[in-house]
Amino acid sequence: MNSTNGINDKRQRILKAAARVFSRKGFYKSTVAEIAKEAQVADGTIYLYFKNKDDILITLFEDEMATVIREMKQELSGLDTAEQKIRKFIEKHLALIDENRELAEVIQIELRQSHKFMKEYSGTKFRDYVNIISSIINEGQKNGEFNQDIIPGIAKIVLFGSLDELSNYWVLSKRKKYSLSLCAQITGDIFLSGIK
Amino acid sequence: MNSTNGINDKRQRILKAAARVFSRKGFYKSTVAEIAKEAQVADGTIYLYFKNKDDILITLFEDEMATVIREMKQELSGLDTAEQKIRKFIEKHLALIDENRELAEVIQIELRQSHKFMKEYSGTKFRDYVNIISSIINEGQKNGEFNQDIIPGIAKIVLFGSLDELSNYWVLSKRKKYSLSLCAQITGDIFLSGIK
Amino acid sequence: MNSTNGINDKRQRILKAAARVFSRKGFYKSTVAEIAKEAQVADGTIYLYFKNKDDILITLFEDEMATVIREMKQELSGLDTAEQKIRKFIEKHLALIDENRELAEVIQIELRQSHKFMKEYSGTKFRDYVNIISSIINEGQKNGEFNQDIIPGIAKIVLFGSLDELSNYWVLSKRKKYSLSLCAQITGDIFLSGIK
Amino acid sequence: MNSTNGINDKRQRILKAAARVFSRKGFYKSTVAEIAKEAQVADGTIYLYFKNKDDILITLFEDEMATVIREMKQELSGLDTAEQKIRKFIEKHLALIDENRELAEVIQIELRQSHKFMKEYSGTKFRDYVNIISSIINEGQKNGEFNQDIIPGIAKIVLFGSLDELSNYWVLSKRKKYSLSLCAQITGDIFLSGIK
DNA sequence: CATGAATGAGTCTTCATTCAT
DNA sequence: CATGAATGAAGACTCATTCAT
Repeated sequence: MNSTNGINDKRQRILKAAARVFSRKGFYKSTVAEIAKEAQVADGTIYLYFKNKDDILITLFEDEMATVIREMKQELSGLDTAEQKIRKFIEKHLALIDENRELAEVIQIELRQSHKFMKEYSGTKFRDYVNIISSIINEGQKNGEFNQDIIPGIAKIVLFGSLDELSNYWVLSKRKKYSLSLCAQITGDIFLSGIK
Repeated sequence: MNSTNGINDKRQRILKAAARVFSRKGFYKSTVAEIAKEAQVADGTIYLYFKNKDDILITLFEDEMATVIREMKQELSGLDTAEQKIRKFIEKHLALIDENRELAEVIQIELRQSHKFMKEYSGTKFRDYVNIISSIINEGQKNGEFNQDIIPGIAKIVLFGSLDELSNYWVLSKRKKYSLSLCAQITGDIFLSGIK
Repeated sequence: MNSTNGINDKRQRILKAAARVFSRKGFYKSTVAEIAKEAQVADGTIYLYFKNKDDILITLFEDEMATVIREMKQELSGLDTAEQKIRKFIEKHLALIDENRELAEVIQIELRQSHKFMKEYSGTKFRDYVNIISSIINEGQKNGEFNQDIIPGIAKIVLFGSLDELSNYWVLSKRKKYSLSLCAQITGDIFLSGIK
Repeated sequence: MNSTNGINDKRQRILKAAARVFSRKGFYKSTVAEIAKEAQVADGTIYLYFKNKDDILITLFEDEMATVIREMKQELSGLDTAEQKIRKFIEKHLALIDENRELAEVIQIELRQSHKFMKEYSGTKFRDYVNIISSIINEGQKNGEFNQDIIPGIAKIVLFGSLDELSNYWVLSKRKKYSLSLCAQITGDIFLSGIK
């Protein structure tokens, strides 16, 4: 009827609705009934597409990470130096957060609730994403751009942590004192001077 | 009988128990009954010391932050240069995480569950802590140690983010590939080269 | 299967069960679980039909009053004199109490427990019922049947109080010394001689 | 110290406090702790004077009824005719309600909550009080003042019900349209014309 | 007599999940 | 595929009562 892309119509509607609801009330305080209502779907319908409530959150995360990783790799593919790639990574990460507030909020905050996630979820997708950083650093060390003493496995945590905290700041602060591009600039400056 | 320090005996026992239980099962999956049992106290007794379940988490956080801020300031007070202070801050932060795993886990993970916390809690204590970093940077800019172009308000987020992510890594990874002192060293190297 | 009138089946079953349970143990000592069990319904089901425990009591009262008012007005409609109407009101009121003991007990006793009811509940339905009396008296004063000095607003309280106390007596006494029809007769005699 | 009548000081303070609290929040919603606080007494102290929470309500009622019965009998003793006595009973009953609002509220409303009271409590004191009415009627029938056909056992319920409902009206209505003395007058007129 | 900290049984209510239609 | 009424397990919280001091 009013569906053009057929099969995944409902599934997508549920995911979008879940992102909105989770971002509004948090994972634990959100109810499946509320997500169903927001998606204009019956409560039971959700269980035709997702195993359980946790599964919605996991899917939300994995779908998003897949998109982000794909887009990020594409952005980086055209660049020559490792420095350019690091700068682009920083810019793009923060831009993605900005473009999709609701989802970002969910990932920044709610995702960390589920013990499954932080303690049990192996998080391949997440690791893949963060490993983009270490592979750039590796590349930079091989071609002499970056200091050989830096351990990529640690440096990736250092940079990702900075970006994540900036994202948090961006998502949670009501009045943002600094623009995202300024944040990107300075973070790039600090990190790159630091590892060169 | 079995009480030596009197008044705050029960309150402390409940807090310790809560830290253990929260760290084991997460905030939402922990029950008040379980905390009570772990503290060897009746369920109702908890409500003599805390307003509700949320209040236990908040108190856990605030108590710990107060201690951490106090200790941190003392550690820093004897040092001369801003660089030394930054290095000490990094070392001490990671060391504190290491010394008190359970509490760290709670603060790293569970605290972020409560929407109250991340979205509504004004978090003076937390801000105070992070602001220690920006005041060191300020100091370093005044005496010429650090680059004047760096904006302390952003740099503090950058460094805190790195430390926080390292802490997360430290708390969550089962097999830690890098020692804490190595992490501290490299983080200090990167950040300080970055802002000098 | 075992449902013949469909939609309101459960709702009615819950109300009937509540009347039984309340009449047995009183409102405060009755538990929602017990009502559910008596209605052969899951605990949670009750909350699909009623906002909370108080709401069950309120509904019980309002539903009953609506029925009573309807029946009473119908009974009175065919009568000519105000005196006949007063006598019929008295008879019918006591008869209704007698016909539905459980509900009467709830309304006589349990209803008065909820402060909401006696102090805050505006009680339109209840007022409507009692006002039937004053309008009959008014009518009787207009056509010269009753004494003009009687204030209908007070007289209605006087008569309703008598009937209510008789109902109480009827509901609570184990051994009833006087028949309902005798009570109705004498009450009518006293009240009518009194206002003529 | 600040006690002049010794022994019953605390007991009285608790009873007064209970009357205030019950009248404010109702019996079931009042807590023993709140009564203790209002009486400026420790929670446990209450159990030195009363068996349990129910016992406070019962005592409140019985103490008050004893006083009321004593006062009522004294008022009536000087009067000659049964008619005068009925009128005095009506006036005094309503006046007592008016003089002690809080207690009246408790007795009018809260007392009826406890199933013990309405269904199990034998209520000697209460019966004694209501029987004052029937004995006056008896007396009036013997000396020819009242109609022999009236059954005192029913008439007492009729009059007491009227008075009780008027009391209720008086206690619960915010804006009282009719003065107590007018109510007393009309009630007396109706009842007395009715039984003469 | 008085205290008030401690107890723990008891209850309402929520909500993820199922399943008959 | 879709529905949404029904389920019932689970948990936060209250409060009358006790008892060591």
